[in-house]
Amino acid sequence: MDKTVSKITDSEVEIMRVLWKAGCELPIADIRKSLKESSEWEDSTIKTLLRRLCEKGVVSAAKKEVFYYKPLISETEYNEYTTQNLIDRLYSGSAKNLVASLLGSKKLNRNDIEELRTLFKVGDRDE
Amino acid sequence: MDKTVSKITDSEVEIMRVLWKAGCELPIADIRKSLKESSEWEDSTIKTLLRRLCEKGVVSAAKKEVFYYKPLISETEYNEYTTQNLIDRLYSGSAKNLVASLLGSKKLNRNDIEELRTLFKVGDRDE
DNA sequence: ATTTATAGGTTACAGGTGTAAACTAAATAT
DNA sequence: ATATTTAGTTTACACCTGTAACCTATAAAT
Repeated sequence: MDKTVSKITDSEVEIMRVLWKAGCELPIADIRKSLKESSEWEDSTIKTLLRRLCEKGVVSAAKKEVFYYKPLISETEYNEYTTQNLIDRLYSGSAKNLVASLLGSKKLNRNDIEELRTLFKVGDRDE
Repeated sequence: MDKTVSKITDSEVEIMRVLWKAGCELPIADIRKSLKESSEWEDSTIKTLLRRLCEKGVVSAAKKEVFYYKPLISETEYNEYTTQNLIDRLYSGSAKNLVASLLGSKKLNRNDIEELRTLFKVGDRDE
């Protein structure tokens, strides 16, 4: 996964979410239907976004009767890559700094901390 | 602090960093000098970026002999806002989810976890 | 006094982004 | 067979971003 990922724009991510949620390749009709509920985009807009995603190499289009679109990166990969990018830019590359900042700004409440403590134990074990 | 903050671009953040580091308002000459070490920007580029930051309302310019530029948001505010934005977009608004993901992707090593455990205790106490 | 450097203002321009219309071809409905 | 819908392709266009030139006025240097 290369830097292309960080260049997926907000609008394009909307399309990716549809594909990620589906978990399988989709024809454009299904993508349109899925988006109808959450957006007001014209068909041509959706097509433009799909085209750009293909150009960026993060979606593939396979011609059957019609094209079927499939994400080439997973949502998790995208999230992790984007997060690392933030960590590099704002927290000197240290995930620990980020977590410390979350604590400092009270973004984690007592409950969160309890649950994370448990996770920390697991993490400790299998490293 | 409004959404303007999330629209500070990469180049603009470079300028903000100079102002944040200085901790006081600076005339353009000092900004230029500070940037000379880390960038190849022409003077006019720096001026354009300062102008855009002023237009976005995140930097003020006060005319004395020459203009003095001052950030209207702090680096911490910026970092926290940007981080919250990421959390909202990628982690359903849950900072805990983000931390859990960092653990899952091994971005935190045993040492980090030890240090965070200590912080967690402090956080617990003063909440 | 004249050259040189700098500040401030205006303008530029290519590439990216959000959003979409227009056109063509094929499929479906009547 | 004709009208309507949809898929795919091409083109558009305004705004944003990165980067900078140009112009004018003033200040500093010689």
